[in-house]
Amino acid sequence: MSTADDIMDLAQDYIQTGGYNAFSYKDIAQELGIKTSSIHYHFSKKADLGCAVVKRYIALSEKMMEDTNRAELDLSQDSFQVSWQEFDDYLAPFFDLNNTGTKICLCAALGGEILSLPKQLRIEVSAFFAFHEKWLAQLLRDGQTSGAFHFKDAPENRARHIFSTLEGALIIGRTNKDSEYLDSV
Amino acid sequence: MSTADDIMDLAQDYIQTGGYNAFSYKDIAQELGIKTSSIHYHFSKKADLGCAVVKRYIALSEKMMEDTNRAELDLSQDSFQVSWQEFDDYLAPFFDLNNTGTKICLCAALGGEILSLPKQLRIEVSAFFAFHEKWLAQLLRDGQTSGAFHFKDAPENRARHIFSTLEGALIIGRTNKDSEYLDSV
DNA sequence: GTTTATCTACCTATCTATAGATAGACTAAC
DNA sequence: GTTAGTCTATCTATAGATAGGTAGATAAAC
Repeated sequence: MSTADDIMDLAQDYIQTGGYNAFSYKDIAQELGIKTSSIHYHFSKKADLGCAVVKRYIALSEKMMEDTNRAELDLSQDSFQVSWQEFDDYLAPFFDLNNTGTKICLCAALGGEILSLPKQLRIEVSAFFAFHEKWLAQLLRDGQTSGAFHFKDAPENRARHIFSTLEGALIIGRTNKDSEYLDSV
Repeated sequence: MSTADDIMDLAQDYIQTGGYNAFSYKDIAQELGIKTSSIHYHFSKKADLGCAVVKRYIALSEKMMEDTNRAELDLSQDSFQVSWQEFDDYLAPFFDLNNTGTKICLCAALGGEILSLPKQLRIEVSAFFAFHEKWLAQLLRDGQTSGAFHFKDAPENRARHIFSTLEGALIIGRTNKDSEYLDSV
């Protein structure tokens, strides 16, 4: 792992626990045993670091979703099971976050303070949300056609609903030290 | 209105738009045309100001909910209508926030950065969430007995679900400049 | 009813700590 | 001998906080 990766790892950690405005280059430098100027070498501005972290996070999300889609093609199970399997796979990372007890979704943390963030960062966060909703809506639509899912409203609305609930539940669950998360879905 | 109230108003505004860590005494002082030391006179520490704002917010929430309950007793309508009226009244402030396009629930903003907040503030935020969930669960339970609401799971879980969705939707809706909010509920 | 004391709300001035950022030197690797 | 990665040193701006002072209102004492 390169130093740049180490820096991003820590930055992401800090954002997910305390938000973007609550950590400094000094925090990261101390933890890595380097100087703040070394961080500036890799990420000349804090906003650049923030952006890099979010982009990497989105890329990871995309990759995981691609893998999920691939599984759909590989398996020769009935479509009912496949749809539910996909859905569970989608939820898994949220449950993982919930289990940490300290972290929430990176973009939920940033979304909570969005208007105080540098513009370039806002755009990334917005893109993340839009991407998730679109992807989840597609999953629901497929599941609906395959007969696995039953719901009345439009897949887009249902996707927004589910996604909002996930992000909200992570925040509230962490604050109240509660795994209410499982129940509400 | 006293200066202390003006300070709290602005602080609340800043927190709801950009979070706790993104505003300073200087921001407020400039906007009010006073000096930062004057703010320290009213709220000696920033954490004190934050706490005062949250406490006031909770008190306002409680008051609004009491009023809602009173309406229930006053009216001689059938219980079906009353329950839905109560529920709509509960939702109204969230819709108002959503319509600002810039603000989210005070406690959702703080919840997003909870682990970077002073301890005294964390406790208040946690209390806020707990109070809302409890209140909403009671409303749902009453509506269930009166026959107005139909749902399978426990009222507590349903309350958590709804509350999480509301908080999450505000965050995502603001980031994406979208009133998806209406749809998802 | 004037003096004395106290209180409120603000001010000036100052402090210490930290933020993010930059310039330029050093060193090891290729 | 050029490049990558880190360092030292330093800068400017801002944070939150404190000490001490002042003007004006209120009130009690004599």
